[in-house]
Amino acid sequence: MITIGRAAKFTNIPAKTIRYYEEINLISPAQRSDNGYRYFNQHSIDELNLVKGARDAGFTIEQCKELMALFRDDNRQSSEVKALTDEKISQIKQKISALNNIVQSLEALSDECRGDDSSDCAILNGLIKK
Amino acid sequence: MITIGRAAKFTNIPAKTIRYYEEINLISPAQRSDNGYRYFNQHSIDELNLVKGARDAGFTIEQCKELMALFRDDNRQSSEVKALTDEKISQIKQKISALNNIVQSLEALSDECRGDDSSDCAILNGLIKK
DNA sequence: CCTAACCTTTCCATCAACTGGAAGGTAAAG
DNA sequence: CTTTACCTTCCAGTTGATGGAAAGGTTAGG
Repeated sequence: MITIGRAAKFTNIPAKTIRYYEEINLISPAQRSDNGYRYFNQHSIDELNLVKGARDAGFTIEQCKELMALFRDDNRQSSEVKALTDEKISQIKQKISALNNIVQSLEALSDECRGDDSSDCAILNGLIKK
Repeated sequence: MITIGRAAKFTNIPAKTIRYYEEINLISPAQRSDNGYRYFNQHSIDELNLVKGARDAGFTIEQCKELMALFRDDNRQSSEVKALTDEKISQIKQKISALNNIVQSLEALSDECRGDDSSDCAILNGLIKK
């Protein structure tokens, strides 16, 4: 019998988070045994692993919901999953390039700053004028 | 007289956010006129611009607080500001490389997925096993 | 059978960093 | 004088969890 604690160990998702995922309808509601405890079967574990994989890959909860809907849909087309994934890839790439821009300007500022014991600082001045 | 609306326009920070920044003691509390309205002087505007520049550069609010403390400290040393900035730069670089890893694995999965009308999908399978 | 240790349940509060809206006061324009 | 555009405070919601309290279930040892 896979209780929530065991499921947590199997999937590396904290029990709290599993309950939370159930609450927001990201995963299918777990079955319950007589004492009210949740129990999980292989399909539940697959769902959890999928969510974990997707979250680790930067999918938002909303995007995970779309993914789960496809996962549960026997009539899905792999092209739909691929479209979702490719969208995610381009989102991440966009973020990376934004971060690269930030690094560039911070490095430029840092290079200008003498970094000594005087209070005059090119970084502070540069950030204010941005 | 620079009211909050004008300050918002000057700095590109929404009025709501300016109030919020004041509430959490990120910026110095604005002076008030008789009617209770906040008003802002050049120093307030500098503070706001600094926060804006730092936030845009990816500093967290906590990091902005450190920066503001230095900004207000006449005895600061530019080396302190530079240290903060360099730390931020390396944080962002770390994030970029994490994102690059994610993109790599997503692209690998996407390449494996045929993306046709069949339900069988390498992405779904791959994410579950992660 | 009792107790301790360890599980499970629900509910409520908190974090970052805002953002939106309600209810009400003020100011400027026509 | 009225409308519009500000301003104020306060309360709620967002995202994605996480922490803790209070209560109850289960399991192992004595």
